[in-house]
Amino acid sequence: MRASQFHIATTKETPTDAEIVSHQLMLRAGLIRRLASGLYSWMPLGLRVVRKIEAIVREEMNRAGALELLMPAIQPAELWQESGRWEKYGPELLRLQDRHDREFCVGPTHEEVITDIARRELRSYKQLPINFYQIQTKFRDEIRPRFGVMRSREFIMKDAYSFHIDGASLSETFDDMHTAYCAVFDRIGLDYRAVDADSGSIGGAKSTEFHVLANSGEDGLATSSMSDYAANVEKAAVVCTTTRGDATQAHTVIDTPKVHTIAELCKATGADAAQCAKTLLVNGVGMNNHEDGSAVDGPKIVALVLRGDHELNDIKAEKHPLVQSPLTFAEAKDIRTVAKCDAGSIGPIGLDVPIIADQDAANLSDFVVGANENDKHITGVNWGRDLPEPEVADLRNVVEGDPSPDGKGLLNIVRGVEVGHIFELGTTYSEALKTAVPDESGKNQILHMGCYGIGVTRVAAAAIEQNHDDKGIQWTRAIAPFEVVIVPINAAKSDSVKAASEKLYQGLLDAGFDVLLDDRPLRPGVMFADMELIGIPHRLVVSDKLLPENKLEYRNRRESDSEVIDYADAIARISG
RNA sequence: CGGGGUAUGGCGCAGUCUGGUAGCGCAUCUGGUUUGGGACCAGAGGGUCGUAGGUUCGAAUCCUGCUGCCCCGACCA
Repeated sequence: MRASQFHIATTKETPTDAEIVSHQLMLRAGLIRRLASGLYSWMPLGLRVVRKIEAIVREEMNRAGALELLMPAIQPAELWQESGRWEKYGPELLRLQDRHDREFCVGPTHEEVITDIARRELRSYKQLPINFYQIQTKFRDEIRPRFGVMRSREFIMKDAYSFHIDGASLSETFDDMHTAYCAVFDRIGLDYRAVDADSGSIGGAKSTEFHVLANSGEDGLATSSMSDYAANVEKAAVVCTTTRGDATQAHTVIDTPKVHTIAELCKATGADAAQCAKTLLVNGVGMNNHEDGSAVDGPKIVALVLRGDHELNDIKAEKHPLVQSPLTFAEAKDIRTVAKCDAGSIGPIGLDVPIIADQDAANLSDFVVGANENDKHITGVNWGRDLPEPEVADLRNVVEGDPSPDGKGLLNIVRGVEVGHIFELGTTYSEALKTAVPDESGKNQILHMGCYGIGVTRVAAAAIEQNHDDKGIQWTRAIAPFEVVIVPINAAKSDSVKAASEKLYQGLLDAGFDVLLDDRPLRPGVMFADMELIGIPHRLVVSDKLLPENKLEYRNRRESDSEVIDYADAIARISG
């Protein structure tokens, strides 16, 4: 490709609304343009990257035996009603009507459609296992789209769905997909981790997430220092190592004016955060939703007690039978009703609601709590003496230094961007959509199902997040929009530079390289800056300085120095 | 959904408090000089100041409604 015939649209200035480096660089390099909140156009340069990622994904899926198909982006409501997700999925599902007022949605995922295909197409166990996939645009009406294409509403996803006669066959394909995903991310050249994950709203049993490690990542990952254990912090179980000490202090009410936070409480009392308990009031199951006008017979509130230095884990809390899912905090008026005070002074003593304590909070003795009276706290509190023994559960996020759940080593916490997720769904959807085939004995068996996703467009952003410097993007060769760029110096004045550049360009094309010839009539500095911003891995500079000796200059995007090479060695140099 | 911020040429911003001819940098176009790290000189084009209404002789500026966008948020208990 000749740069003069391409659309190169770089900017020197960073757009103010771009928060993270990948978003900034994608805009500055002209890879994407914003259309509306969470909606981005892929410009020619950016689309080249997307297509290369797609090609790698496609090759590895095909290699793993999956079959590509393409399903409609728009899906009829009936299927979603059949699976029960029309109600369950919530406002993230973009719903619309056609001219006959029939209800549809824009697919955020395709379990319903593929299961419908499976129940129509699959007639015998002999056709199993089978794994279908597509690479397609999805739409999820995110509450808060951000970070450009990292969390956009419309995005490209590779989604695969496998069908099996039993769970053992599903597990085999699940493992095959795990291997295929590793192959994809290895080929792209990403530093990633496969971690145990919560299967979330999609349902099912086992699931593994693939995360690209990056500080800007929205997920916390817990990894063991001694083993290959790795899990999303949402999922990582807390191994409780604390034991309760004896009560030595008296129950004492103290004045704590203007103290509302644990930090303020520590400052006011000199207590350590680990010696304080915080009491969170959340809405319980049966909390009226007020919208249908039905009578409210008192708020169904649940109190969760955690140690002051620990964070509540929403996912773990939601799993408790008394807690409403999704987790929501009690409203101010309900807090007043239940605790007779405002948030900031709540404590577990005397609350007439179910009290669930995190393991470590339940092991506290002589601890500090809110007094359920504004501007007062209580010190020297002990379970069993000052208040009943609580129900105990694992409610908190693991923290750095917690023991690894597999018993080997301690946990480190790192941040990651989720780029892939594979699930053993089991029979959730095939039961709902009555998908079964006869087995060897002729008896109908509900199919077992797996699903496997890769966020293609997010991979592009994550790759930049992990590969950049102060000059711009540093693509790995596998997904670079161009593998090599030729920069002629002063071609307008020098016929020999021009001729040598053209010859080199043709030679690289013939050798099968994805090559860009920067034939724009620009000063060298501009071309260098543009090509570094765009992130092309290899650069060949043709100039009158070196041409008489049949030499040119080579520079790798990741190196700070150039080297002079023989003109004839150019192709060999960038092949390595 | 709640809170905060913001909206002025393609991009980044000033001007708003204190109402009086809409400005700067980058980018673009023309001509010339330049040509190994985002050049210089001269000239040019481009803005219903988000939108609807109000106050006023006069509104980017003051008032009201609406909308878009960005950030923060269920951790404060």
